[in-house]
Formats: sequence, C-alpha cells, structure tokens
Amino acid sequence: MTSNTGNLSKALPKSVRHHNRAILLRLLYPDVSMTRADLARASGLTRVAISDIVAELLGEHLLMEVGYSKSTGPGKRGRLLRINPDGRSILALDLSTPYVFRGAVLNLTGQVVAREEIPLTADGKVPLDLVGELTDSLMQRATHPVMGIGVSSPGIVSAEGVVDDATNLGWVQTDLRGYLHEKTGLEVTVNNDANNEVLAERQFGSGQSDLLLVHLGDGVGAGLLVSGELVTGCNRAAGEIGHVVVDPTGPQCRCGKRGCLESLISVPKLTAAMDRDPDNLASILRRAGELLGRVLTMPAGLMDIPRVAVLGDSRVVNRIFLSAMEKTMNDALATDFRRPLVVDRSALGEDAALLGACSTVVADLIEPDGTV
Amino acid sequence: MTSNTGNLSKALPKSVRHHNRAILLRLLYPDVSMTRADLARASGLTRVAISDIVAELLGEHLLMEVGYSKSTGPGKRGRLLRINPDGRSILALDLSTPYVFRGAVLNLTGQVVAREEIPLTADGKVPLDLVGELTDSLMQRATHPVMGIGVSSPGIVSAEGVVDDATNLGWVQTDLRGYLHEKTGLEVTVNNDANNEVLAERQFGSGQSDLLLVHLGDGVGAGLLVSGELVTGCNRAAGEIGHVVVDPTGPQCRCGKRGCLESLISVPKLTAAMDRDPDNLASILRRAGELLGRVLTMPAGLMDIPRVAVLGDSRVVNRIFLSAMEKTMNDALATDFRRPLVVDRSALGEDAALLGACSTVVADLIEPDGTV
DNA sequence: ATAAAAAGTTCAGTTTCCTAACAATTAAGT
DNA sequence: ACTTAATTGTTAGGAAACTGAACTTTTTAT
Repeated sequence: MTSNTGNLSKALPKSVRHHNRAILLRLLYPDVSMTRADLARASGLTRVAISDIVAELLGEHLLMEVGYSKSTGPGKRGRLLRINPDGRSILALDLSTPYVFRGAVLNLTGQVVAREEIPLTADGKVPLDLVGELTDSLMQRATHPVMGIGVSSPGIVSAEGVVDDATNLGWVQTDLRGYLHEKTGLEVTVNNDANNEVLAERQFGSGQSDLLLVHLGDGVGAGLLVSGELVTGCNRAAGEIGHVVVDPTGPQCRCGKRGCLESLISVPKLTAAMDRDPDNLASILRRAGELLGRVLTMPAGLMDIPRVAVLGDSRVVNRIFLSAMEKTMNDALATDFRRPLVVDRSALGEDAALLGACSTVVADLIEPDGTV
Repeated sequence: MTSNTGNLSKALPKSVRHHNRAILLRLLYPDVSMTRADLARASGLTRVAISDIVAELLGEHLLMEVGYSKSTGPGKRGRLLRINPDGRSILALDLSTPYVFRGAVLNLTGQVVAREEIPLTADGKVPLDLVGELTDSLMQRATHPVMGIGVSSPGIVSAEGVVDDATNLGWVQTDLRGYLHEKTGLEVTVNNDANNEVLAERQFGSGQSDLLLVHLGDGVGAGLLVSGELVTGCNRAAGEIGHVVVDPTGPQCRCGKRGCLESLISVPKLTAAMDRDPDNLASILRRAGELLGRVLTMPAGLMDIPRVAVLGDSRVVNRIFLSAMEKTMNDALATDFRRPLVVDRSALGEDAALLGACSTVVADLIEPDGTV
C-alpha cells in the first residue's frame, strides 16, 4: 500500500564500499576508459581509495587494464581501466512475446552471447517446467560466471517476484523468483515486460532518465521512468494502462468495460481496421496517434517528461502515427517554460524485454542504491 | 535535462553515520517513544551503535529522555527516547497565497510557534526586500536555534532555488536561495508551492507516499509524490498542469491557447459560473469534478496512485465536486488488480504551503538520502 | 641536465561499525 | 527469601573504509 520513502535500511562501513564500487563502475559503464586518477577526480574520492577499490574489482575480473593514457603534458601516464564485458554472464528470459518463449545469455554490457527460443502452443500457456528447462539450457551456454537471472513477464509482478497474470500465461500468484532462485541459487529479478523495456531504453538506448515508453502489441502497456527510477505504483500496477477507459461510448472490451485504450488502439485492432479500409490507412493511423497523444498529454505535463518512446509493430508505429501523437501533445502542452516533447520509436527492437531483464541484473553493480 | 539516477556522490564513513542518524530520527518522528534497545531491533543496528548515535543526538538536543519503559517481563527497564520538538526552530515562508505574504516559525514537528503576515499591494508583487524584512522579523521570534529556512513559491523553481515566475510575483530568474543564504548563512530550500503542499500532506497529513495533490486556486497546480519522492520533472515543471489544454474547443485562456484546464476549473471561473447561475450549483460542480477526474484518470492509472487529494476553497472543493471526480476516475480505472482510488480533500488547511516548506528543512534530518 | 607535474603507492590516523563480555535491573519459579 | 533467566545499556578490542602527507616513478618542458 504505502511504499517506502527512500532507503530505510541501516548503513554499515561495508555499504560505503558497495556504494563507491557502484560509482566507479557506473562512471566506466559500458565502455569508457579512465585512469585511476581520472576516476578520483570524477568521483571526488582520493587516489588512494580508488586504487584500493580498483584492485578489488580487477581481482573480481569486473575491470581490466587496457594500456596507457595519452599524455597531455608533463607527468607519468596513467593506466587505462575499463569494464570487462565478459567478467560475468547474465541470463535473461522473456515471457511476454506472443507465441514464443525466449531466453538469452548476455554479457555485462548487454551483448547477446547466445539465444534460445521455444515456440508456444496456441493457447500461449507457459508451464513452469518449461521455464526451468530453458534456464538449464541457457546455463550450459554461459561462457563466464553467471551473476544472475532477469525475467520479463506480462501481468502484475510483486516486489518479491510473484507473477499474477491470469490473462496470458494463466499464472495466478506464481512465485517465479522463488522457483528460479531455489533451482539455481542465483539472484533473480522479475519485472513486468513494459517496465523492463523502459529500463532497457535508458541503459542501452537513449540514456534518458525521465521517459515514458508505450508498448503497442496485442495489448497496451507502459513503463515509466522518473529521475531514473522505475515507477511501480502502490499495487505494482503502474504502466497497466490498457484497460483505462478513454471513451465511455467506445466499443465493448473483453474486460467488460467500454472504450478501454486497448480496445481502440491495440495492434490487432488497428491492423484489422486498416485491412478493412485500405484506402484510409493514413487517417486511421493519424486518428489513433491523436487518441494516444491526447490521453498521454496530462501524464506528460504533470510529470514534465521530455520524451515518449513507442515500441511496436512498424506497420502501426510509423511516422504518421508518431507525428500525429507528437503534434497533439505539443499543441496541448506548449508554454514558454517547457521544451517541446519528443515522440519517437524506441531505439530497441524485439530484444527490448531481454535487454531490460539484463539491465535489472547489472543494476546490482552499477546502481549506488542497495543498502546505503 | 537528463536528471540524475539515484545518488551519484561518493560515500564516506561519515555518510554512514548521517544515514543511521536519519534512520533513528525517522523511527521516532514525530512523537514516538522508544528505548535504545527498541531502536536497535527496529533498525538492525547493534545496541552499541545505537547508544553512540543517541549520545550524539542527545548532545545536540535533537532527542530527549522521557522516563522509563513499562516492563513486560523480566529484565531491566529501558529509558524512553523521543524527538525534542523544540530542539530547533524552522522558518517557513509562503509566497504563493494571493494578497498576502506569510511566514512562520515552526518547531521540529511542524507546530507553528509564531506567525507573521504582510498584506500585499493589489498587483501582488513581492519585492525581494520584503522577503528579507519578514525573514529578519521571524528570526527575532525564533525560540531555539534555527536550522534552516523553507520557502514555498509559485512558478518554476530550479534545483538551485532560483525562481522564475513572471506571472504573479513578477520575478524572472530570481536567486531566492542565494539571497536568503547570503543574508542569514542558513540552509535554504525553495520549492514550488504545490510541490511543498504534497510533501506537507505526506508528513503532517495522511502519511501516504504515493499521492497526487491538486491545488485549485486562482490557477491550478499539482504536486506529485511517487514512492515518497517528489517528482520535479526534467524542466522542474512537474505539476504545472494549469495550462495543459483539455478541450481544444474551450474558451480562450489568458495564455493564448484555448481550453486550458485553468480556464475551465479555476476557483474564480467556477465561482463566477455559480454566481451567474445559482440554481445549478450542483451541476456546475459535478461537471467540473467530472472534467478534472477525466483528465487525471490516465496519470492515476499510469502511476498506480491510490489517492488524489484536492486543496482549495470549500465553496468549490466539496462533497459534490469530489464525488463526481472520484466516480469518474474509478469508473474508468476499475479492474480486478486495482483497489479503488480515493479522492478527498487535503487534510491540511491554508498552512499547507508553510508546513511543506518546513518539511523540506526537516528532511535534512530524517531522510536517509543526503550523501550516502 | 634540471625542474615541474602527474600517477600511483605506502603509511599512519580517523570514523564507524561489529563482537564479546560485563554490570545493573527486573520478573518468575521454587 | 533465594536463585535463575531475561533484558538494558556500557566498556573494550578489532575490522573496514576512508583521508592526508609523503614517496617513487615517469614524463614533459626549459
């Protein structure tokens, strides 16, 4: 109900090290090279402390030395350090794509090392055993020590990694994190698919830390980043906008209400409309873009968000759709104190959910939050 | 532009102490009594560490001992500790109320110790000198060491405390924090009025940490709390919803656009409409509540917010208005995974902005964020 | 050649926490 | 009444993580 304010757990001297390690790794992530002295200047820590932390990270193979810095004047040249991309392997699972259950092994910088897919039966159900099988299989293909498993799941995912998704997977209160942790002994993070996608967009895409990502698929979901933090909401239902009514006079939705967002602009609905009326593709897309723009205007204004990224089939999410959306929103938001909002396609393709899952695992290293 | 993710500054052993002090103070705030052993259990720190920190806080007069715990079994009785409300004084200034410039001296728990008001000239302008005068005057009336100054200002306030509000105060890029810090040497926090009001609602009202507060006044502003954190937005313009267009066919607004939220449901607009048509008060209010509910539905759904609090003149913000708003929103949001949203009046009265300003100063003590 | 600058290390010192052991107090059982 | 057990808060010693000052090595500029 009431979510916690900031960090309520105690701090120990050990937490200081954890925090400072994260600061260094974040400065170097994903492929920046710096010397110890550079890191000292950038972090505010002394060279002594940096040397100590770096020694530790080198020992854990999270960093590597890659030659010497160019000299820019008098003085000894420093040794360049960077993240060792293959210091760890990460397993990522994506349960959110229709008709297929996907998984991958990635390295620390989000590069896919190996990939596996299992086609699903028509009903789309994924038995828990199947998750275990794919995990085992990926584990075999990991090239380096596995630091954790990230999962993108549809539905509502509790903070404890319990999935509630009666709609698609047929899972009701399934303790996915518990199952995988029990099985592997590894750290496991489970998140809603759209939530993970927006994390991926920040980490491996545009880098923005205030961002709304809308995923147009069979349903409509969103992920929201505010000051770099994922918004999960008091019921862990943030981003679940598919069944918000946007037109009470609209068509009947399968959820029982009328005019849900999803009943108006899901990809199947729009492609069906386009197939029925192939002469008016542009106006169908324009109207859909205007509708989505209209309903997202107030959130964007209220949170002062600079960009909305849309992810989905390019037959729908194209220039016409995005321009209509962008114009609608900027017409309604324009004021002298606000920069124009950008609406565009997500920089990531269909790996977004896998990359997001990976980023939640890597976050343990580069997010200076944890315990401190 | 891109706001920062979490905490990017280094941690020192000293930060650990700061963090743990904040944890203890938060456990006791505002009027909880606990023994050292209780605090150890609640925080996870050892009794040794607690004794050390408590000794420090007693020495600074932030805590006081208030007798012995009741005994519940064998064992020595502990000494009860609590916040010393008068350990510090806080100055709060409110520049957001029309026609009057208000200030107050408060204690650590947000109780008003002294109050001062200066009526404003018809144009509502507040010269910087006047701010200085009221500050001097309040400083005289502080009964205990002043720990800081909090200010609620209309308009956009930068993270550095620079106010940009051409509309009301006539201030353009006024370095209010710099001015007051220069003058007094104290810590100064300056925030937008609605933003401070939502902080007050959390701290001194309902205690919720996911909350949207809408202030209906001459204009319409909002403050938004997500996971206990104030949302400020990429341009520090979060909550500035007054000039978001909600009906492109609506009346001309003074900002140049048509159908801004503020042009439809500001208190002056609604009271004028009610005065013109006194037989239809209820339907005017109902329609206004429905409109506000409709535009806030998507933000509430997207962020999964459990409550919307409305602050404003009770002629407008009454049962009819709030019920219409609540029904509109819940009709559109209802799903099986979401608890019904609550829409009600803010628990705080016209001191909300002062209390919020106070809470930003006290936050230095009880928020375990700071440097760590 | 010499001086100045920069990188990285060594050493001593501070802060903050922890564990273990202890003294003081309280209640309950015999 | 006396013993036992539990609980509170303190004292003493030790570990982790930082800092500042001084040192060595390397590099450029005069």
